[in-house]
Amino acid sequence: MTTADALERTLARSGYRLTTPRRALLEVMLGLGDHFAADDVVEAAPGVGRATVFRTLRLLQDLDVVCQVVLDDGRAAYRFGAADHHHHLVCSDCGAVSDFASGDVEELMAGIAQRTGYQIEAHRLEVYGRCGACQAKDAHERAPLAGATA
Amino acid sequence: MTTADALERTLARSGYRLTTPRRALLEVMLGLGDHFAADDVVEAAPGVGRATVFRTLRLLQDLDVVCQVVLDDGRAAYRFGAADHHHHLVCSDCGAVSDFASGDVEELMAGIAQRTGYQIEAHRLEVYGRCGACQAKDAHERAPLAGATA
DNA sequence: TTCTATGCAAATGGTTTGCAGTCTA
DNA sequence: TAGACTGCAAACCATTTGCATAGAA
Repeated sequence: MTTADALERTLARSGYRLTTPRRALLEVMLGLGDHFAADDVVEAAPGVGRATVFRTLRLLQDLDVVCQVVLDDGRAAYRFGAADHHHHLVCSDCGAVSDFASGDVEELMAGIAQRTGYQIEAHRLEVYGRCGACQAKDAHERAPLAGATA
Repeated sequence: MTTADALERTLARSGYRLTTPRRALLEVMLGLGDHFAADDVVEAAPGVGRATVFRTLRLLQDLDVVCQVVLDDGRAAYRFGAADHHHHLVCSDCGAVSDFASGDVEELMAGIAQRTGYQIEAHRLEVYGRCGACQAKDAHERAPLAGATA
């Protein structure tokens, strides 16, 4: 969880300040759920200019406060938390984004490096599927016993 | 390797035709190396309209003739061959793109599904690094014995 | 003749840049 | 005061769409 204080320290560490618009954007982003598009932030922060939103998003990315998620339709979104390299699970139904641990992925990378001779520097991994909740919901909708109200 | 004949059959199978512009685009793409941006194709095929290039690229993607690669700077490129699901290795130095087998990746996905409860439908995996050739080249450049001509 | 396919140009969506003004150490 | 930061609007880039025309079954 990122608080204004924590963000202020992070920014200060790199010589930046937590200004009023930046503070406002933090609030807005925290209120937007587990992931948000740049445009969501623009709309939810009427007092802040579009350019400032993009500049802030980029800054926070550089500082590893937020990270980018590529959604299944190719659009970009952001979410908090990027300090350690992790990967994303995107629910194709409800859109929820969650992380998963990367131990196995690191192993996989090592294996690829060994087999291909590449010196691996980075990777992108996004996994799309249906979360447990949405599967359960579908099961209910299909079950004629439950009250089908849609 | 994709030939005009093979492409014609693939198109026909889905009710499309290998028209003159499409044939020209195939030629151009084959000449562009292991990957190419949409714009590369537009420039290399002066007689064909931009829209046709994008429409053709999309069509070929749908038919699994080409697939998209997300480069490390986030730009999209295309490359031939997408019939079986595979993954890309992009050299961050020379830009070469190659594939690698996906057996381990499938295992990884199965593991993730099991641990997270997600029903996995798709994933994106791009790996960035330095290919063997570029590593060798660097080694030479750094070695004072070799004729340093740059 | 009918339907697919094309080229052009305009529209679009998302992001970046230029610039003059504002704020703060 | 100098430098960081901002808002606005214009610029940009890649991609898509509208539309009238050309081409093939």
